[in-house]
Amino acid sequence: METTIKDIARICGVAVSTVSRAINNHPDINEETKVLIMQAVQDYHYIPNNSARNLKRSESNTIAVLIKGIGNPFFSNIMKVFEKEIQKKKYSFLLHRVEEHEDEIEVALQLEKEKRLKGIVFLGGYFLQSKERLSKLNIPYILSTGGVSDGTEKESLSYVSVDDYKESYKIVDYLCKLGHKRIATIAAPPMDENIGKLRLKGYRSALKDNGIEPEQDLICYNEDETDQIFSMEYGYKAAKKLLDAGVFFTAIFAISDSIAIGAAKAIFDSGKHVPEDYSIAGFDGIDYAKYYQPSITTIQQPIEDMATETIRILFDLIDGKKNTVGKIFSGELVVGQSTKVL
Amino acid sequence: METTIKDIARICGVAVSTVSRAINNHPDINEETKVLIMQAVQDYHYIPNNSARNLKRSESNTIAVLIKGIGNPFFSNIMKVFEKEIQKKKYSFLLHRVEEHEDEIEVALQLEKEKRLKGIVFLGGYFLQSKERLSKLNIPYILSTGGVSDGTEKESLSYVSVDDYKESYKIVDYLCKLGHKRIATIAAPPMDENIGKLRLKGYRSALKDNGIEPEQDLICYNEDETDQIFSMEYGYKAAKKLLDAGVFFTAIFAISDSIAIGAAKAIFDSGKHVPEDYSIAGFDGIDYAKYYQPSITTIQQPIEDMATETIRILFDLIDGKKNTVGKIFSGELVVGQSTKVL
DNA sequence: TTGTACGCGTTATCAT
DNA sequence: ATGATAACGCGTACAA
Repeated sequence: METTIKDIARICGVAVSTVSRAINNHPDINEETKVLIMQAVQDYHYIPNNSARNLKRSESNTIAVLIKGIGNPFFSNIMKVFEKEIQKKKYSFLLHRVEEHEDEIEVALQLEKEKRLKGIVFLGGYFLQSKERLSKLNIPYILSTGGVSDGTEKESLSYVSVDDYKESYKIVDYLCKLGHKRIATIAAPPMDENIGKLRLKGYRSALKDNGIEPEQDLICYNEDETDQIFSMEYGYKAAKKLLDAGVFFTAIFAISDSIAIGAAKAIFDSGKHVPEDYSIAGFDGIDYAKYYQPSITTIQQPIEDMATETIRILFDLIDGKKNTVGKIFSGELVVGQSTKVL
Repeated sequence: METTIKDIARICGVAVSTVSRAINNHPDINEETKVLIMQAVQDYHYIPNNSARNLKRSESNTIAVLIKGIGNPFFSNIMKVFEKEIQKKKYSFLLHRVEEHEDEIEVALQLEKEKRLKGIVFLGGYFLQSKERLSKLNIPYILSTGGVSDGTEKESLSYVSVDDYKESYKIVDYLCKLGHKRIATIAAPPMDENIGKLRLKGYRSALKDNGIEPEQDLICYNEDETDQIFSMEYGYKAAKKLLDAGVFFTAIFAISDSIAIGAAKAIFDSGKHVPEDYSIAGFDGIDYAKYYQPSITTIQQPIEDMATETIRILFDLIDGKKNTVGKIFSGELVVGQSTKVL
């Protein structure tokens, strides 16, 4: 069987409590017995059972980050910052991915009990009518870069995000100012109620404010359900469809950089060029957009600042310094090589 | 406090064991009392404490995947397959990321105890002289896509991988056959003992077999330790250095696609073109390479097959059907637009 | 079908 | 400084 604390105690001829003191760096223990015990721990490969610890402990100083859609490159840099900031506070950091079909709040409730969490960060989930359910959580939590919808209920909720509506307005407006009049968009499927919807709304408003009436023909999405949204494949197929449809347009606003890259490739594959034949703009500011050829004009989210602020707010909540806070960051319009004056 | 099984028992006027039977779908329980109990579970938001469960349970039917360097796009598709295959077996799937400075074997030992794991998949770690330490694990494990070094000790180890040496030989040989004689490589820093080393070795051999003597000037790496290897930034800086050095070359073999993309961008930024001025080849076959403009010639690893096989072998081990098995897959040379005949 | 009681491995409290 | 023991929440063998 597994080596337990009892085994070590027996081996060393001491009580379990003494062993416990040794491995947990308690002050009141003889240095010699401690050395003796630690030696046995080494020799017999003793590893404390975390379940038993968590069961006994009332708290644990760990923060969990729940993430839906891991592998999204937009998230990977954020996590590095989380890790760093959480370590700074001498807390430990637990990353937990939520499967597509799972309910993140249920998962959070589970983890809260199991791990005696101090706080939770929800990364990139979809939170609609879930405020009530969130309130079942007994520990502080914050929604990070999730796209809080502009409904009524963002009071009493902590979040860090950009204003997806405003930022997408900003970049589409930029396209208009470049002289584009026929601007297509690659959007999320109509059922999307999250950032996809907000970004589409920004697109519409920007067009209208520039005297252009949005056209259904130019609002494009991929209906193949097997393709993940926010993927290059999604963008490729949607753009292909758009090109094949024969509608006239001179620019595309893709609601994410990955989609934009996929769309750009579709254009190149059709023998056309970016930005000579079509301008392309994206959203998010991931590295791949910067390194693409041509680099993609996009809205760069200040992810480092957002991540830092996420943790700051969460710890304020934990320390009881504040009530819920929502913070909206400004994105930066980064002009790349994928857009040109018409 | 938290609602526990005792609370539910008291509320329903039954014993804890009855509640336990209800929530665990045991056969011998009255349907009515079960309904009653489940109702109380709902009403009082009872959630079983997983730590207590794991402590009590002797086994749990979960497989853990340990991954070092999450956010590597090469891994994200693999995990989808893992998830699917593991679910097929009615097991649950635990993803655990290992921090850069952590020791994955230590983490594995921890998890084995805490979660009563049935098996472990190590994804993309570095396993050198660690065979001995791995043997401390009491449950089956397998190394997936990790680059098993060609040393002596791969017996008694299960792994799934491509032959990094052979595949990199293959693609460099292809460059030679295209007529390139001055082929640079962007490699891992010299201390790397894993796939970086193997791929560099393949590069050297291919050159020699084509009558070209490898030159130190053409073996390039980025010494900036803050940059993550296998990143675009790493490739960009290394290529920049190469270009600035003024050495003559006509092709670059980058040891990963991300590095290749970074290198390509450096070339474009210097006013040159790919493949007109320089051919570029990568390794791995990630989506971003396919969608890049020009698409990157690369070695495509059959990640779906590899992932499926990883799980298959692991379950064979768990079921005691087999001893350790190592399986080497063939990569496919995918010719993209980034290479041309000289 | 249901209840009682023990034990899982650990930490903390209280004696010693 | 160290030992004995209760408790954490749960599952289960055994008894009823």
